Amino acid sequence: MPELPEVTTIVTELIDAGIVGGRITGGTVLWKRSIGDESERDFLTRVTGRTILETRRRGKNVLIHLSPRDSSEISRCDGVPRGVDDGRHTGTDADPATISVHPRMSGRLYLCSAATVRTGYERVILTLAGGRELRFYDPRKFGRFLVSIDPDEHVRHLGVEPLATDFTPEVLHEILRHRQRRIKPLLMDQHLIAGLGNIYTDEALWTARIHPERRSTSIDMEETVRLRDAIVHVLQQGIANGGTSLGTGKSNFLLPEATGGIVPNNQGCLSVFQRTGSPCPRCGTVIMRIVVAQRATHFCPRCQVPPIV
DNA sequence: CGTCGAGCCTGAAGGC
DNA sequence: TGCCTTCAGGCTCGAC
Repeated sequence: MPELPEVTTIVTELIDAGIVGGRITGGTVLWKRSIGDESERDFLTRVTGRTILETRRRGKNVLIHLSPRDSSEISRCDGVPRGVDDGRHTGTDADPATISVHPRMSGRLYLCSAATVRTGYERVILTLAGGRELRFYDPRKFGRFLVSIDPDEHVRHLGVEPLATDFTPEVLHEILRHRQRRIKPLLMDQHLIAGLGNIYTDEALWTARIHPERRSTSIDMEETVRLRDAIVHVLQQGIANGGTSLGTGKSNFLLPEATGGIVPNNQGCLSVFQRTGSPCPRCGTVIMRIVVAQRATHFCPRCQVPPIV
């Protein structure tokens, strides 16, 4: 399931495949819910005729920044506002636009020739000039492929970027000391820290030797430093390995072979996640699985001492 | 404020 | 072998 390292992998693939500079000439929406509340017609109108300027990651989102509409198209439409859609300003042809893609459980993006055979799991396809297509592949249909005029509209609520230089122990300490929550759901709260999901949260807590049910206020400065370092370490390792792929199915962050791309290889580096019953790599104690905030949670009962309730 | 449960989906895994 | 049930998982919303 895509978390920060997997989304970084998606962005790297798109850039390597030459997405920047691509001009969108049209598209197809194969699963309506993937584009949210917007109609297919409005959605395609808003992206067509624009050029991809930049692709980057923010939290677990892929952001694709688009140019204003081509000058030839602007002269045709005269830069007139397209009006207000359900009370929302939809922008003009002269405005830039941004596509934000949230992969949720199983979403991925890939760039390919229009001739590449489809898998049946594509939900949105944008056609690019020169016979290429940008495809949103999402077997579980949970992901979202949204367009907005405001480049921050879909990422404004996100908290600190854990790999940015401003994610210091002091910043993490401030996040922890002001709430009375269990540490695991707090770390996964995208409003506070952007990009951690179930896998990397379990791995970071194990690395820092902190039990997932500890109250955030009980974590002292020494542990906070360990936790910050652990978060950065597991994310960087995940990125270096091209992300994590689990299982053999359609939701394992693997693309069909024909699409090429980076093969994720971080699964061999996991210490506790989905290793219930296996020995802890540090002390040999059997890894346990519990449910915390409705999430499967894996930890070492010896390295990660439970809180005294 | 924090927690919990439902809903969105479908492939995989387990039961029989 | 094959049918049927259950489960996982990010995020949002509503209830308490």
